[in-house]
Amino acid sequence: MKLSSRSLYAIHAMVDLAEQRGLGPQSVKAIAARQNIPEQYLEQLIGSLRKAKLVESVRGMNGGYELAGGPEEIRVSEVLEAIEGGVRVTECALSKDACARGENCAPRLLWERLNRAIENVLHETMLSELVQNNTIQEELL
Amino acid sequence: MKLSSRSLYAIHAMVDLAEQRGLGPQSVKAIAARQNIPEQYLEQLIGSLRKAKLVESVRGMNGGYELAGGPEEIRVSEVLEAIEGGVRVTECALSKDACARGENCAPRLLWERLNRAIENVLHETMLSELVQNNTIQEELL
DNA sequence: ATAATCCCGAGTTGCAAACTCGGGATTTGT
DNA sequence: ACAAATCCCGAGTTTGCAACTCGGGATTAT
Repeated sequence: MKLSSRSLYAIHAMVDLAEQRGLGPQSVKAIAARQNIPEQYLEQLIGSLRKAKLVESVRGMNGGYELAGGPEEIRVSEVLEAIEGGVRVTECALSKDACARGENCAPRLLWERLNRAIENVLHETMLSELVQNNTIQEELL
Repeated sequence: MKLSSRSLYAIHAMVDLAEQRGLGPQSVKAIAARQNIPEQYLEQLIGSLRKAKLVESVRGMNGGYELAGGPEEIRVSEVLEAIEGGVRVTECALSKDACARGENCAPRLLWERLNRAIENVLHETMLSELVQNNTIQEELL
Protein backbone atom coordinates (compact mmCIF):
# COMPACT_ATOMS: atom_id res chain seq x y z
CA MET A 1 0.00 0.00 0.00
CA LYS A 2 2.90 2.32 -0.58
CA LEU A 3 2.96 5.10 -3.10
CA SER A 4 5.68 4.50 -5.71
CA SER A 5 8.59 6.89 -5.85
CA ARG A 6 7.32 7.84 -9.29
CA SER A 7 4.24 9.25 -7.58
CA LEU A 8 6.13 10.78 -4.72
CA TYR A 9 8.58 12.47 -7.07
CA ALA A 10 5.85 13.73 -9.34
CA ILE A 11 3.96 15.31 -6.49
CA HIS A 12 7.08 16.91 -5.08
CA ALA A 13 7.96 18.27 -8.49
CA MET A 14 4.51 19.74 -8.99
CA VAL A 15 4.58 21.30 -5.54
CA ASP A 16 7.97 22.74 -6.37
CA LEU A 17 6.63 24.32 -9.54
CA ALA A 18 3.74 25.72 -7.57
CA GLU A 19 6.15 27.29 -5.10
CA GLN A 20 8.31 28.77 -7.87
CA ARG A 21 5.34 30.04 -9.80
CA GLY A 22 5.93 33.43 -11.44
CA LEU A 23 9.71 33.13 -11.33
CA GLY A 24 10.05 31.92 -14.89
CA PRO A 25 10.55 28.43 -16.23
CA GLN A 26 12.32 26.00 -13.91
CA SER A 27 14.84 23.57 -15.34
CA VAL A 28 14.70 19.90 -14.52
CA LYS A 29 18.13 20.31 -13.02
CA ALA A 30 16.93 22.97 -10.61
CA ILE A 31 13.81 21.08 -9.58
CA ALA A 32 15.78 17.88 -9.10
CA ALA A 33 18.33 19.66 -6.93
CA ARG A 34 15.74 21.37 -4.74
CA GLN A 35 13.57 18.31 -4.33
CA ASN A 36 16.31 15.74 -4.15
CA ILE A 37 15.23 13.69 -7.14
CA PRO A 38 17.55 11.87 -9.59
CA GLU A 39 17.77 14.28 -12.48
CA GLN A 40 17.40 11.96 -15.44
CA TYR A 41 14.60 10.10 -13.80
CA LEU A 42 12.70 13.29 -13.17
CA GLU A 43 13.15 14.23 -16.78
CA GLN A 44 11.26 11.09 -17.68
CA LEU A 45 8.47 11.73 -15.22
CA ILE A 46 8.00 15.34 -16.11
CA GLY A 47 7.58 14.22 -19.70
CA SER A 48 4.41 12.43 -18.66
CA LEU A 49 3.19 15.51 -16.84
CA ARG A 50 3.73 17.54 -19.97
CA LYS A 51 1.83 15.09 -22.14
CA ALA A 52 -1.03 15.31 -19.68
CA LYS A 53 -0.89 19.12 -20.07
CA LEU A 54 -0.28 19.68 -16.39
CA VAL A 55 2.94 21.54 -17.11
CA GLU A 56 4.23 23.48 -20.08
CA SER A 57 7.77 23.42 -21.36
CA VAL A 58 10.01 26.16 -22.67
CA ARG A 59 12.84 24.79 -24.76
CA GLY A 60 16.37 26.03 -25.27
CA MET A 61 18.72 27.80 -22.95
CA ASN A 62 17.05 29.21 -19.86
CA GLY A 63 14.16 26.95 -20.65
CA GLY A 64 12.34 24.71 -18.23
CA TYR A 65 8.86 23.96 -17.00
CA GLU A 66 5.95 25.89 -15.59
CA LEU A 67 2.60 24.85 -14.20
CA ALA A 68 0.01 24.90 -16.95
CA GLY A 69 -2.61 26.31 -14.62
CA GLY A 70 -3.09 27.74 -11.16
CA PRO A 71 -2.29 25.41 -8.25
CA GLU A 72 -5.85 25.90 -6.98
CA GLU A 73 -7.14 24.25 -10.11
CA ILE A 74 -4.89 21.20 -10.19
CA ARG A 75 -6.09 18.13 -8.36
CA VAL A 76 -3.64 15.61 -6.96
CA SER A 77 -5.70 12.95 -8.71
CA GLU A 78 -4.76 14.51 -12.05
CA VAL A 79 -1.09 14.28 -11.24
CA LEU A 80 -1.26 10.64 -10.25
CA GLU A 81 -3.48 9.80 -13.16
CA ALA A 82 -0.87 11.25 -15.49
CA ILE A 83 2.02 9.48 -13.84
CA GLU A 84 0.53 6.09 -13.01
CA GLY A 85 -2.51 5.83 -15.16
CA GLY A 86 -4.95 5.39 -12.33
CA VAL A 87 -4.59 4.39 -8.75
CA ARG A 88 -6.48 1.20 -8.05
CA VAL A 89 -5.96 -0.92 -4.98
CA THR A 90 -6.48 -4.13 -6.92
CA GLU A 91 -7.24 -4.94 -10.53
CA CYS A 92 -10.32 -6.74 -9.37
CA ALA A 93 -12.20 -3.58 -8.61
CA LEU A 94 -11.38 -2.27 -12.04
CA SER A 95 -12.49 -4.99 -14.40
CA LYS A 96 -14.44 -8.05 -13.37
CA ASP A 97 -12.60 -10.08 -16.02
CA ALA A 98 -9.25 -9.50 -14.38
CA CYS A 99 -10.35 -11.61 -11.43
CA ALA A 100 -10.94 -15.30 -11.90
CA ARG A 101 -13.53 -15.21 -9.17
CA GLY A 102 -15.75 -12.98 -11.25
CA GLU A 103 -18.79 -11.52 -9.56
CA ASN A 104 -18.57 -14.02 -6.72
CA CYS A 105 -15.68 -12.26 -5.07
CA ALA A 106 -16.88 -11.30 -1.64
CA PRO A 107 -13.87 -9.17 -0.67
CA ARG A 108 -14.57 -6.97 -3.64
CA LEU A 109 -16.72 -4.89 -1.32
CA LEU A 110 -13.52 -3.97 0.48
CA TRP A 111 -11.59 -3.07 -2.67
CA GLU A 112 -14.42 -0.80 -3.70
CA ARG A 113 -14.57 0.97 -0.37
CA LEU A 114 -10.83 1.51 -0.44
CA ASN A 115 -10.81 2.82 -3.98
CA ARG A 116 -13.58 5.24 -3.14
CA ALA A 117 -11.91 6.53 -0.03
CA ILE A 118 -8.59 7.03 -1.79
CA GLU A 119 -9.97 8.62 -4.90
CA ASN A 120 -12.04 10.92 -2.79
CA VAL A 121 -8.95 12.27 -1.02
CA LEU A 122 -6.96 12.58 -4.23
CA HIS A 123 -9.81 14.34 -5.98
CA GLU A 124 -10.52 16.77 -3.18
CA THR A 125 -6.92 17.74 -2.53
CA MET A 126 -5.65 20.60 -4.65
CA LEU A 127 -2.02 21.32 -5.34
CA SER A 128 -2.36 24.70 -3.65
CA GLU A 129 -3.04 22.99 -0.34
CA LEU A 130 0.35 21.34 -0.43
CA VAL A 131 2.63 24.32 -0.87
CA GLN A 132 4.88 25.65 1.86
CA ASN A 133 3.76 28.35 4.29
CA ASN A 134 0.20 27.41 3.82
CA THR A 135 -0.63 28.36 7.39
CA ILE A 136 -4.14 26.98 7.38
CA GLN A 137 -2.83 23.48 6.79
CA GLU A 138 -3.76 22.17 10.16
CA GLU A 139 -7.45 22.96 9.98
CA LEU A 140 -7.66 21.34 6.59
CA LEU A 141 -6.76 17.94 7.94
CA MET B 1 -0.93 1.94 -4.58
CA LYS B 2 -1.65 -1.73 -4.99
CA LEU B 3 -2.29 -4.14 -2.17
CA SER B 4 0.42 -6.83 -2.09
CA SER B 5 -0.59 -10.40 -2.82
CA ARG B 6 0.39 -11.13 0.76
CA SER B 7 -2.51 -8.91 1.84
CA LEU B 8 -4.86 -10.19 -0.81
CA TYR B 9 -4.13 -13.80 0.08
CA ALA B 10 -4.46 -13.18 3.79
CA ILE B 11 -7.85 -11.56 3.37
CA HIS B 12 -9.08 -14.32 1.11
CA ALA B 13 -7.88 -16.92 3.56
CA MET B 14 -9.62 -15.22 6.46
CA VAL B 15 -12.82 -14.91 4.47
CA ASP B 16 -12.54 -18.56 3.63
CA LEU B 17 -12.23 -19.50 7.27
CA ALA B 18 -15.24 -17.33 8.04
CA GLU B 19 -17.24 -19.16 5.40
CA GLN B 20 -16.17 -22.57 6.68
CA ARG B 21 -16.81 -21.67 10.28
CA GLY B 22 -18.27 -24.49 12.34
CA LEU B 23 -17.11 -27.21 9.95
CA GLY B 24 -13.99 -28.08 11.91
CA PRO B 25 -10.39 -27.06 11.33
CA GLN B 26 -9.44 -26.30 7.75
CA SER B 27 -6.08 -27.45 6.44
CA VAL B 28 -3.80 -25.07 4.61
CA LYS B 29 -4.08 -27.41 1.66
CA ALA B 30 -7.87 -27.07 1.55
CA ILE B 31 -7.85 -23.31 1.94
CA ALA B 32 -5.17 -22.95 -0.70
CA ALA B 33 -7.13 -25.08 -3.13
CA ARG B 34 -10.40 -23.23 -2.61
CA GLN B 35 -8.87 -19.80 -2.71
CA ASN B 36 -6.29 -20.46 -5.36
CA ILE B 37 -3.26 -19.58 -3.32
CA PRO B 38 0.18 -21.25 -3.52
CA GLU B 39 0.09 -23.72 -0.67
CA GLN B 40 3.54 -23.22 0.86
CA TYR B 41 3.24 -19.50 0.63
CA LEU B 42 -0.07 -19.53 2.42
CA GLU B 43 1.47 -21.66 5.14
CA GLN B 44 3.88 -18.84 5.76
CA LEU B 45 1.20 -16.17 5.81
CA ILE B 46 -1.17 -18.06 8.05
CA GLY B 47 1.69 -18.40 10.50
CA SER B 48 1.62 -14.64 10.95
CA LEU B 49 -2.12 -14.73 11.44
CA ARG B 50 -1.70 -17.32 14.13
CA LYS B 51 0.98 -15.33 15.93
CA ALA B 52 -1.41 -12.39 15.91
CA LYS B 53 -4.04 -14.65 17.47
CA LEU B 54 -6.47 -14.13 14.65
CA VAL B 55 -6.64 -17.85 13.95
CA GLU B 56 -6.03 -20.93 16.06
CA SER B 57 -4.30 -24.07 14.90
CA VAL B 58 -5.02 -27.71 15.54
CA ARG B 59 -1.97 -29.85 14.94
CA GLY B 60 -1.66 -33.40 13.72
CA MET B 61 -3.76 -35.35 11.29
CA ASN B 62 -7.12 -33.76 10.50
CA GLY B 63 -5.67 -30.60 11.92
CA GLY B 64 -5.91 -27.15 10.43
CA TYR B 65 -6.99 -23.64 11.28
CA GLU B 66 -10.07 -21.95 12.64
CA LEU B 67 -10.96 -18.35 13.22
CA ALA B 68 -10.05 -17.34 16.75
CA GLY B 69 -13.20 -15.25 17.09
CA GLY B 70 -16.45 -14.43 15.36
CA PRO B 71 -16.17 -12.77 11.95
CA GLU B 72 -18.24 -9.86 13.27
CA GLU B 73 -15.46 -9.08 15.72
CA ILE B 74 -12.51 -9.24 13.37
CA ARG B 75 -11.52 -6.01 11.64
CA VAL B 76 -9.77 -6.04 8.30
CA SER B 77 -7.26 -3.66 9.79
CA GLU B 78 -6.24 -6.38 12.24
CA VAL B 79 -5.59 -8.80 9.42
CA LEU B 80 -3.43 -6.37 7.49
CA GLU B 81 -1.66 -5.25 10.60
CA ALA B 82 -0.70 -8.86 11.30
CA ILE B 83 0.42 -9.54 7.78
CA GLU B 84 2.14 -6.30 6.81
CA GLY B 85 2.80 -4.60 10.08
CA GLY B 86 0.81 -1.50 9.28
CA VAL B 87 -0.40 0.01 6.08
CA ARG B 88 1.18 3.36 5.52
CA VAL B 89 1.16 5.21 2.24
CA THR B 90 4.63 6.60 2.82
CA GLU B 91 7.15 6.32 5.62
CA CYS B 92 7.05 10.07 5.97
CA ALA B 93 3.67 10.10 7.64
CA LEU B 94 4.85 7.54 10.10
CA SER B 95 8.01 9.01 11.52
CA LYS B 96 9.27 12.49 10.83
CA ASP B 97 12.82 11.21 11.01
CA ALA B 98 12.35 8.91 8.04
CA CYS B 99 11.96 11.95 5.80
CA ALA B 100 14.92 14.19 5.16
CA ARG B 101 12.59 17.12 4.72
CA GLY B 102 11.51 16.89 8.32
CA GLU B 103 8.63 19.09 9.38
CA ASN B 104 8.93 21.24 6.30
CA CYS B 105 7.37 18.68 4.04
CA ALA B 106 4.29 20.30 2.60
CA PRO B 107 2.93 17.20 0.85
CA ARG B 108 2.77 15.48 4.20
CA LEU B 109 -0.73 16.86 4.51
CA LEU B 110 -1.65 14.56 1.64
CA TRP B 111 -0.02 11.47 3.12
CA GLU B 112 -1.88 12.07 6.34
CA ARG B 113 -5.21 12.44 4.63
CA LEU B 114 -4.63 9.26 2.69
CA ASN B 115 -3.57 7.28 5.72
CA ARG B 116 -6.62 8.42 7.61
CA ALA B 117 -9.02 7.57 4.82
CA ILE B 118 -7.51 4.13 4.32
CA GLU B 119 -7.28 3.26 7.98
CA ASN B 120 -10.82 4.36 8.47
CA VAL B 121 -12.08 1.92 5.86
CA LEU B 122 -9.93 -0.92 7.15
CA HIS B 123 -10.98 -0.29 10.72
CA GLU B 124 -14.69 -0.05 9.96
CA THR B 125 -14.86 -3.11 7.73
CA MET B 126 -15.50 -6.36 9.56
CA LEU B 127 -14.69 -9.77 8.20
CA SER B 128 -18.35 -10.71 8.37
CA GLU B 129 -19.17 -8.12 5.74
CA LEU B 130 -16.95 -9.88 3.24
CA VAL B 131 -18.39 -13.37 3.30
CA GLN B 132 -20.44 -14.81 0.47
CA ASN B 133 -24.23 -14.54 0.33
CA ASN B 134 -24.12 -11.47 2.42
CA THR B 135 -27.16 -10.05 0.67
CA ILE B 136 -27.01 -6.65 2.26
CA GLN B 137 -23.63 -5.97 0.70
CA GLU B 138 -24.86 -3.29 -1.65
CA GLU B 139 -26.33 -0.97 0.95
CA LEU B 140 -23.16 -1.19 2.96
CA LEU B 141 -21.13 0.43 0.24
C1' DA C 1 3.84 -47.28 11.97
C1' DT C 2 2.18 -44.45 8.71
C1' DA C 3 0.22 -40.56 6.96
C1' DA C 4 -1.50 -36.11 7.39
C1' DT C 5 -0.98 -32.18 9.13
C1' DC C 6 1.30 -27.90 11.54
C1' DC C 7 5.71 -25.40 12.03
C1' DC C 8 9.78 -22.79 10.64
C1' DG C 9 14.27 -20.98 9.15
C1' DA C 10 16.65 -20.64 4.85
C1' DG C 11 16.96 -20.46 0.56
C1' DT C 12 15.91 -19.03 -4.72
C1' DT C 13 13.56 -16.71 -8.47
C1' DG C 14 11.56 -13.36 -11.17
C1' DC C 15 10.23 -9.10 -12.40
C1' DA C 16 8.95 -4.47 -12.30
C1' DA C 17 10.37 -0.17 -10.48
C1' DA C 18 14.07 2.75 -10.39
C1' DC C 19 17.49 4.72 -12.56
C1' DT C 20 21.14 5.52 -16.62
C1' DC C 21 22.77 6.36 -21.30
C1' DG C 22 23.45 8.43 -25.76
C1' DG C 23 22.29 11.47 -28.77
C1' DG C 24 19.12 14.56 -31.38
C1' DA C 25 16.34 19.12 -31.45
C1' DT C 26 15.75 23.88 -29.98
C1' DT C 27 16.88 28.27 -28.24
C1' DT C 28 19.80 31.78 -25.98
C1' DG C 29 23.84 34.28 -25.02
C1' DT C 30 28.19 36.14 -26.71
C1' DA D 1 28.46 31.49 -36.04
C1' DC D 2 29.22 28.81 -32.33
C1' DA D 3 29.03 27.03 -27.74
C1' DA D 4 26.22 26.07 -23.96
C1' DA D 5 22.06 25.05 -21.80
C1' DT D 6 18.21 23.15 -22.00
C1' DC D 7 14.15 19.98 -23.56
C1' DC D 8 13.12 15.46 -25.65
C1' DC D 9 13.04 10.42 -26.07
C1' DG D 10 13.79 5.53 -27.03
C1' DA D 11 16.70 2.03 -25.17
C1' DG D 12 19.17 0.17 -22.16
C1' DT D 13 20.81 -1.66 -17.17
C1' DT D 14 20.51 -2.36 -12.32
C1' DT D 15 18.60 -3.88 -8.23
C1' DG D 16 15.65 -4.57 -4.39
C1' DC D 17 12.21 -7.16 -2.70
C1' DA D 18 7.94 -9.55 -3.05
C1' DA D 19 6.70 -13.95 -4.19
C1' DC D 20 7.44 -18.39 -3.93
C1' DT D 21 10.17 -22.99 -2.74
C1' DC D 22 12.73 -26.31 0.03
C1' DG D 23 13.97 -29.51 3.61
C1' DG D 24 13.13 -31.28 7.61
C1' DG D 25 11.38 -31.45 12.42
C1' DA D 26 7.18 -31.84 15.72
C1' DT D 27 2.49 -33.49 16.61
C1' DT D 28 -1.56 -36.38 16.44
C1' DA D 29 -5.25 -39.46 14.46
C1' DT D 30 -6.10 -44.11 12.77
